[in-house]
Amino acid sequence: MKVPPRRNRLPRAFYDRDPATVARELLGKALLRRSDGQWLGGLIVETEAYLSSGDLASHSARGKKRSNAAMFGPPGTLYVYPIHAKYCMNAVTQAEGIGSAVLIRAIEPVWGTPQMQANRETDDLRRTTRGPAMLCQALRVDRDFDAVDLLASDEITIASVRSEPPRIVASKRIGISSSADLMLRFFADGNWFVSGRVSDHRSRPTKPIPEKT
DNA sequence: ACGGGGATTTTCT
DNA sequence: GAAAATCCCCGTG
Repeated sequence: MKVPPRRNRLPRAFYDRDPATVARELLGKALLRRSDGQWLGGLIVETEAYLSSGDLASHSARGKKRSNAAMFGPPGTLYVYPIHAKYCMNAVTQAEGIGSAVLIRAIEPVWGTPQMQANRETDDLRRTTRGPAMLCQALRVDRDFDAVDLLASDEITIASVRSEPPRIVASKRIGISSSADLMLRFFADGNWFVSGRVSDHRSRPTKPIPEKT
């Protein structure tokens, strides 16, 4: 699969909608990172929405702080936060001043896979981008990427690509204790690179056949 | 200044 | 399954 051209970048309006809708529609899109002159990335297979109100699990729930300020930025902003000495990345949704975002939890590796594995120091393809902190490590995304504009950056963006539309399953979000029953996690059913419990899937995750290049 | 907890991952049993 | 690793952030004193 070819790296999508710059014109395929998702427009601002894509992100300027409610986070649950954006989370669903991000599935199957290409997350791209330009690192040391090489494209890294793959297709988004798992996301979670975090709402601006009525969602105690959202980092925005207790107001705007220095650490979460990017989450209140314009739609299409990247919000990167640290957790347990690693990082997770979100795409900010809705208008500037509204604290909502979509956590990108997993991608199916497509571009620069050997380099992503090297970044993760693993030979196990399934443990390269399966989980939000693994993903950031594979793509070398850290706090420097907080508040970066996904529409303007030359180092990271999200683009549309010709691919099979995934069958989408919704579930409860992973690893939170407040507002835990909201069905705001979305993933490509049966995809090998989705994190969490296999029993959430409707069809058994199957190992993909590596694409010829 | 101090300390508890976190949208996680790894490694052990 | 469970616990440790590990660091940043924020509320409290």
